[in-house]
Parts: sequence; C-alpha cells; structure tokens
Amino acid sequence: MEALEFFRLMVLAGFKPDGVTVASVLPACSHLEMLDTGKEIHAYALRTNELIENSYVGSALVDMYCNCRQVSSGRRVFNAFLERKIALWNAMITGYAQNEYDKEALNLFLEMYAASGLSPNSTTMSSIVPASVRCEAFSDKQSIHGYVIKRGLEKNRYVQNALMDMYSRMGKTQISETIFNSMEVRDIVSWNTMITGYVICGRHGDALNLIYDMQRVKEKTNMNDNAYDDEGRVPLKPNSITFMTILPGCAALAALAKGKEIHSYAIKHLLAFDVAVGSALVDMYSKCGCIDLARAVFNQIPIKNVITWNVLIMAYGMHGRGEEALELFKNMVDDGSRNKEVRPNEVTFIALFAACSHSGMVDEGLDLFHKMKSDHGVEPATDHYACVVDLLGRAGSVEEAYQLVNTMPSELDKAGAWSSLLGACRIHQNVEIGEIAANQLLELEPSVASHYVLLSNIYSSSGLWDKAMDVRRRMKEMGVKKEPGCSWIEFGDEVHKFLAGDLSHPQSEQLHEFLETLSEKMKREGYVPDTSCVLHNVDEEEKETLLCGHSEKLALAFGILNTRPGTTIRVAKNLRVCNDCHMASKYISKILDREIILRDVRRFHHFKNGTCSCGDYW
DNA sequence: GTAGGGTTAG
Repeated sequence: MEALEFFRLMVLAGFKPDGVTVASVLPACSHLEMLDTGKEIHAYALRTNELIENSYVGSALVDMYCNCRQVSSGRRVFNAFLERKIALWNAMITGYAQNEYDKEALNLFLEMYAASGLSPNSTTMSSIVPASVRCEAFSDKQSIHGYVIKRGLEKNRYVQNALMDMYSRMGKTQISETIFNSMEVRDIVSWNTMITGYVICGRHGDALNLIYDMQRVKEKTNMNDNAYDDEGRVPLKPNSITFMTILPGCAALAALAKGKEIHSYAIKHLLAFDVAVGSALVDMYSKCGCIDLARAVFNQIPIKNVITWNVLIMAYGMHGRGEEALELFKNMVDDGSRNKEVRPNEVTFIALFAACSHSGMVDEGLDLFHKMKSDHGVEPATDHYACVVDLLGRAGSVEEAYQLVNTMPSELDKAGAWSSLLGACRIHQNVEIGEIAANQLLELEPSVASHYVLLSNIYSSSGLWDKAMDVRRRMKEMGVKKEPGCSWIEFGDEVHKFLAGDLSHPQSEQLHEFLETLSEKMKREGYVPDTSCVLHNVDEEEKETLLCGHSEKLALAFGILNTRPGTTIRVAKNLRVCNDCHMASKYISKILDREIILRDVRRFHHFKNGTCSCGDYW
C-alpha cells in the first residue's frame, strides 16, 4: 500500500518514475489485485516511450493483468513487445497457467521455443508442468520429465514439486516418492505435495507419517539449516494447507483416532481456530460420529464463515437432529444480519432440506423452500428441487412430490429430482410413478447403476419378478455395474475394509461363525431376518446366509470381537444401510449392550439399547 | 514459478 501511495506522491510532485520504479510498484498492484491502480500505472507508462519499451515493465504489467484475471489485457501488452526477453514469455505463460488457460500456456511455450530460440528455464517449467497435467489434449505427460532432465532443470525445487504433483495425479505415487526422497532441499510445498499424493491414492497412514517426519526434519534443519523457504526461514511447520489436505481423508475414512491426532497437531501449530482448518475439523468430527465434539470445535472458532455454519447444519442433519439444525439456522441468520460472510447460501438450503428430510420435518422444510428466495435471496436451483422432492416423497407424499417435479422450471435439469422420486417410490412401493421416473432417468442417465437397481427393487418388492429380471437384464446389456457394498472400521493404526460376501479378511471365518451364533441369539429375542433386499432367485435359508455376508455386519462383527465389552463401535458404509442390517444392529446393541454408530452414505444411525436414533425413518 | 480451498440431496 505504502509503495503505491509513494508512487502517486512522486508523480504529483513532478518526479518522473523510471522503469525500475514502475516495475517495482506493479507487483504491489498485482498482489493486492488492485486492477484500477494497475491500469493507472499502465496509462502512465504508455505516455513514455522509454517505459513502455522496457521489458521489465512489460513483464510486470502482464503479471499484474493476469493476476487480476484480465488475461486478454495481459496478452495485449505481451503482443506489443517485438523484442521479448524470457521474463516476458514467462510472465505470459504463468499468467495463462494460473488462470487455467492451459492450452494457451502450452501453445505459447511451443511458440517461445520455435520462434525466439530461447530456452525454457525453471520458472517456465514450473508453470508448464501443472498446465500440461490439467490439459487433456496433452497426452504424453511423462515426456515432460525427460525434457526437464534434458534441460538440466531436474534439480530445481519448484520443478521437482510440480513433477511430484504431476505423478501423484497420474496415479504414480511411487515416482513422486522417488523425487521427494531425492530432493536435497525441501520446502513446505514439497511436503504438502507429497502428503496430498498419499491422500489421493488412499495411503492415509503414510500421509500421517509424513506429518510426523515433517516435525522431525524441522528439528534437524534448525541445526544445519539446509532447508529454507523464499524468505530464507526454516519453513517446516505444517500450515493450513497441510491440515486441509489430511482432514477430509480422516473424515472420509471415519478415522476418529487419526483425526484426533491431527487435531492435536493443529492446536500445537495454532491453526485449530483458523476458519478453514476449524471447519474441516468440525466436518471430520461430525463424519466420525462425534456430533458433540463437532459442536465444541465449532464454538471455539472465533470468526466463522458461511461454510463453518453449513458444515454444522449438515452435521446435525446427518445425525437426525433436525430441530437443532433449524435452531442453528436461526442463529446463522441472526449472525448474518451483522456479518455478510455468514449469510445463508445455496448450500445452506441443501443442508436444511436434508436435515428436514432425515427428521421427517416436512412442513418446516416446505416453509423454508417457499421463503428461500423472498427472505434470503437464494433462488431455488435443481438441487433444491431434488431435496424437496426427497423430503416429500420419503414422508409418503409421492404424488405431491411428482407434482413438484412437473412444476420445475423447464431450464432446470430434472435428473436429480427424478432420482429422488424414484427413491421414494422404492420406499413406498409406488410402481406407477416409479416407472415414470425410471423411464426419464434411463433416458437421461443410462449408465447410472442405481436407477436400474431401484426400479428392479420396486418391481420385485411388488412381486413383479419378471419385470425385475428384465431391468436387471437391461442393466447387464448396457454394461452398467453396481458399486459393491463396502464397510470399514478403524482399528488401531489401520482401517479395516469389508466387501459384501468378503472372505479375504484374515479373521473372515471367525467373523462368519460369530455372526451365525449371534443370529440364533437374536432370533430367540424375536429377530426375523428381513430378506426383502436379497433379490436372488434363491430359497429363504440361502437368503439369510447372504445377509450374514453383508459388509456392515462383517465390520460390526470385527469391531465387537476385537474391542473390550462396552466399547462404542463405529462403522461406515459406502451405500445406504440395508433393512436387515439396520434391524440386526438394533438387536445387537441390546443383546451385547453396545452402542453402535453406523454411518451410511447419507446419514448416521446411533443404535443403543435396541433402538436407532433415526426412528426407523431413513 | 510449485501445494489446497474445507460444506452438497438421491
């Protein structure tokens, strides 16, 4: 800021800023995204031949325009230069790449090479590598590594970081590791890139280990000081990017113990109260089944934004606590009247409708839907319709839900709404409307497995076996495959995964035996296996066996067998929980006196003493 | 010049 003020004073006082002055004040405009001031300086430079022919001024102008997202203005400045130095080429290439004009960046790179005879340097390559990664038209990505070596740029930290990222995104984490391990100097970006690489390929344990290592290296470098960032400081403290990379991984895995460790690091590094990290923590706790911890973290974040609130509203909704979600929304609106950072947005309403839907609060949800535009300025979009159709349909008003789909504005995509409607028809066994919805969906999204599965289930639960088989056949013909059911549970340092009917787990035999004995005990208490979700053309006894192989039951059995009596069991699943597993979990919670927290793909089920927090409404 | 951006129904 001061630099800019100084510049103005200088001009006002009659001094003529030279190229050096202008080229050093422009980066300030660029950094602060002060486009108008930047334009003012550009206009000033245009009045002086000496200035506008200065290549450094040109590069700074290109950079300023591109940083203010005025890429075409940047290109005009670039074009005006006939004699182009490498800094000018780099400014334009980087400008393109940072605005994701990847093809343009690559074309300019080729042009630079062909037309000017200039050799790309490390700056050029650290923009070209990410641009080529994103650019689909550029297929032989790995060849760029060879090119980097040919140019002797493979020892540059920025280029190495960019290459590591490239390999991670190509699924070749091992090569990223090789580069990372070979680096003489690593900075925070190197570490974060490697951590991200591990998260991308699902190696969460390795990602976490790297955060440990990071802190050890920090101690080492404090002594010999061979790693530094741009300002020459020792940089190897995790930053907010580190935490935001790893926390969603913990959330997805429902890895509570790991999440808590990360939380303690975040506290240690004074980042737990950062709004972005804090929001990610709230989400992590919520998705690990700890709604009260999520609330506690939320309460401690001093400055919240709309995402922080949305995360918590969503969390209460997922846990079936709709009343509290609405209460939070009131607080949010209240807070938003003073702070425009927390005004409800389109995601807020999705979270609210989901919360109402999970808690059967139809009237409250509809009321919000009718007021969202008038009271909060949020236009109902296609996703909102899909949620409200779900809200109505799930509660049994299938006809009304159908009417809502029909009254949707024509410009909106209806696939989501049809899909909600189809789901409702499955729950309430409405063949007629289900067929209508399915016909639309099989037209719009012929390769989505769930549409076929839902329709087939609607038919078979109404005894229309032939039609059900027909849909299955059609699905097979289309080559559409259903995502296999998968459940997982954190145990010790690892997350154990189970697929439906999985026999690969080392304790597999023991788990199946245990489930069979348990099943007998449950039957004595009144449990009747619900075989309706097993569609195979097999007899009842075989259906029961198939049910025992459901992934959530296997994960649950694993948890019970490997933890002390009374320990709460937390299981997560990639699909919705099936009727029978839901029922069985209720019995198990009672017979074995265990709290079971089961997260399905949409919401939580807290089983305790024979009942579920969802009230059997899901 | 290189790393991420957290929340989203079915």
